[in-house]
Amino acid sequence: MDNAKIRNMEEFAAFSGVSRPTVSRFFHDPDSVRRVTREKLERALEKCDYRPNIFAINQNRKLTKNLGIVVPYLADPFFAEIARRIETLIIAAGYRPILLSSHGDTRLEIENLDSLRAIKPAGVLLAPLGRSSDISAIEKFCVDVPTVLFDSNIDGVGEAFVGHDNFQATSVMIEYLTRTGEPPVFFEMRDPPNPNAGKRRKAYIESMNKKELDQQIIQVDGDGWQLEEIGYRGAVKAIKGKELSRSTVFCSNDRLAIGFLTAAYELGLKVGLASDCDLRVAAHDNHPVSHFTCPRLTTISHNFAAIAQKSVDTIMDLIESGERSQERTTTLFDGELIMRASA
Amino acid sequence: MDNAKIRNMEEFAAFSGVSRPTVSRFFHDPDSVRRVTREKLERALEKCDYRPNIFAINQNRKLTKNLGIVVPYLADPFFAEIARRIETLIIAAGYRPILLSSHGDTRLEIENLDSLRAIKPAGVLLAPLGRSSDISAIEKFCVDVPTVLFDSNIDGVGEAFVGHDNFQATSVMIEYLTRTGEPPVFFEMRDPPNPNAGKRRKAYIESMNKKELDQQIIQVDGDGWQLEEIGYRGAVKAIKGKELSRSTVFCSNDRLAIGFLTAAYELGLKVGLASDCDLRVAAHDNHPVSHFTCPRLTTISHNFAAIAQKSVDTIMDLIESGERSQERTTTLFDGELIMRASA
DNA sequence: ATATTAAATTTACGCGCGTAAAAATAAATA
DNA sequence: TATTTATTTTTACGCGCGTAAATTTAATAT
Repeated sequence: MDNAKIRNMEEFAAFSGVSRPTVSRFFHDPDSVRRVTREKLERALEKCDYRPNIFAINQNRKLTKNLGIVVPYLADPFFAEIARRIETLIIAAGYRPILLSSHGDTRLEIENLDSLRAIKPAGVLLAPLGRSSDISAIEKFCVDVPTVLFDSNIDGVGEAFVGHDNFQATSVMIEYLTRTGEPPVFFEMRDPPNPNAGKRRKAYIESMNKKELDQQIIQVDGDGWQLEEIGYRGAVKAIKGKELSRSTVFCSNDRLAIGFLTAAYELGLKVGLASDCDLRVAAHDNHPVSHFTCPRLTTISHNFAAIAQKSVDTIMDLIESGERSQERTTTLFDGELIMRASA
Repeated sequence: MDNAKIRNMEEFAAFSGVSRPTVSRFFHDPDSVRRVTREKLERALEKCDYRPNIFAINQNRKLTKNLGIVVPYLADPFFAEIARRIETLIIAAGYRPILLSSHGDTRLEIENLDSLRAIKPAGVLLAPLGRSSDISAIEKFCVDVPTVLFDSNIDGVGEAFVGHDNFQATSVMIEYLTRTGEPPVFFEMRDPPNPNAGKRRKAYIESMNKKELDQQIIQVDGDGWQLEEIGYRGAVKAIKGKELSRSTVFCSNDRLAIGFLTAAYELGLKVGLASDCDLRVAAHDNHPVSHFTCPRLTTISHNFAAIAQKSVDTIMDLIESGERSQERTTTLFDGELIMRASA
């Protein structure tokens, strides 16, 4: 019954027969009032569905219940997926997620942080653009707001980093590929916009060195986040130019691989591990689409669930302890080899 | 130079040598103060980067500069793409976009609206879940907040609807398919979570009737938003069970088609319009991925740019006129046939 | 029953800004 | 220069809530 129109906490207090300061405490934490009081307020709530004004609350609190999430590019299903998981966990923890995308733009990333700063978030989960980030601006932000980095690390920035172990992932994949066929050529962008790319190249080199295998790295040109298109063009060039010294290709990420597969298909090359195939293709990320490529893409999955959970746990600990962490921690989760038809 | 630490508008007023009410007007609309005053304030701003407190502003204004965007499922690149465009336009218009995803969940959709209501948005752009939406709750919301629906229409709800013309799109595609080969079988979910599906089936039936062609509709089972997987399973069943009465398949959306292509590939069917192909496959949406399937998918593109622009224009008109529209308008944009290798 | 502890009430102030009204000042016009 | 008009300043109040201190009331322990 919405009989009484309650306009503010004062009126709601009167309506429920409880003093306003107590009502205030109740909304802050229902367990901070006696049971009978709580029940009285809950009964009143059912009758008039009053909700305290968010702006007034946040104006007077040093600590809001806002929790920022910033990802480099939301239109990439990989980030959409991780963001979705993080959002869900944040809501479950009783906080309000504010999801922002930097759309691959350095300036927008900083603007996002600025606009987050303006709403006094309790904390922020940031997946930075990586190499193209304005690091000093991010550093400044992290001084003001407890921030946990995920997916892409920037040394020394933020309270903690949670991510994927690119070295382990690379090593597992190379191990698998060399065991089951020719060692891989590495296929990547010369100037990648996405983070982690650098680590993956380094990991490829190290892993191949350790196994004393000949390396080949093909670097394709291209700007921006149209990774499939860039992968496609690079693959066409590499295949037509017979640049591939081996019949196994390890792409720096699934999206490049998707373009690679399209190129192979159109050029009449058969990709897969069967004996009649011309090429094997594998990659990084377990991008949602990689499950349905033709052939399905062998890849290394991030541990999405663990990364999301640990990121949220870490920022929650920071928030609820009220302290900044003494030491910056780095948590890496192992990737999992997803064997499919492409390699 | 961040020499002076300005804590509020009072201090900034003193610092800049302008009275506080004038400063307030300046931040509301820089053109509402005299030029010399504006310049004085701009110079002061460069010296101390003060920004008014958002919460205090919004508490005292009836109309915030917040603009909500709600989409049914952000992890679907289709919605990510349209959301990205809308966000950009909103920022350009000087508003603050608040992007929320309903994650395919009826309850979450309403919670999103509730949490938007709490921040007194100037308006909301809503792409509803569609059939599974809690329509009466959405209706109530639209009474309080100027709302423009996009992508998926709910009759009579909101101030306006902006979307894609599924009938035109269907008709163009069927025209093309019948001209270049066998008329299409329609492939869809029996119980689709995504909006527009119903319209597309109806449009298929009407278009085929008009051309006096035999219809066949294959409805696959499945729940949730894993459309590729559902499409894959349905395709395997349909192909193995020889259910297809024709060699041309028109999928209700690209994601189903992606699964269909995977099934065809794995079952050794060649898809495409070349003479040695077994099957043609086409679909709706021009999903970002459809550009890179094997073969590339022939589809009908939404006019993303126009839909985004018109949606934002419409809500801006509503906001800036301060009035609710007298009549609910519906704007449909034609789809564009994207001919690729699959059909 | 009394003392102790816990919780609620009363009272009062502050947060940072919007905004209205009256007075003062500056700019534009005659 | 006097007058009109456009801006700004002064003053003051309100928004809805957080929160602190002192006091009263209720619950628990002795």
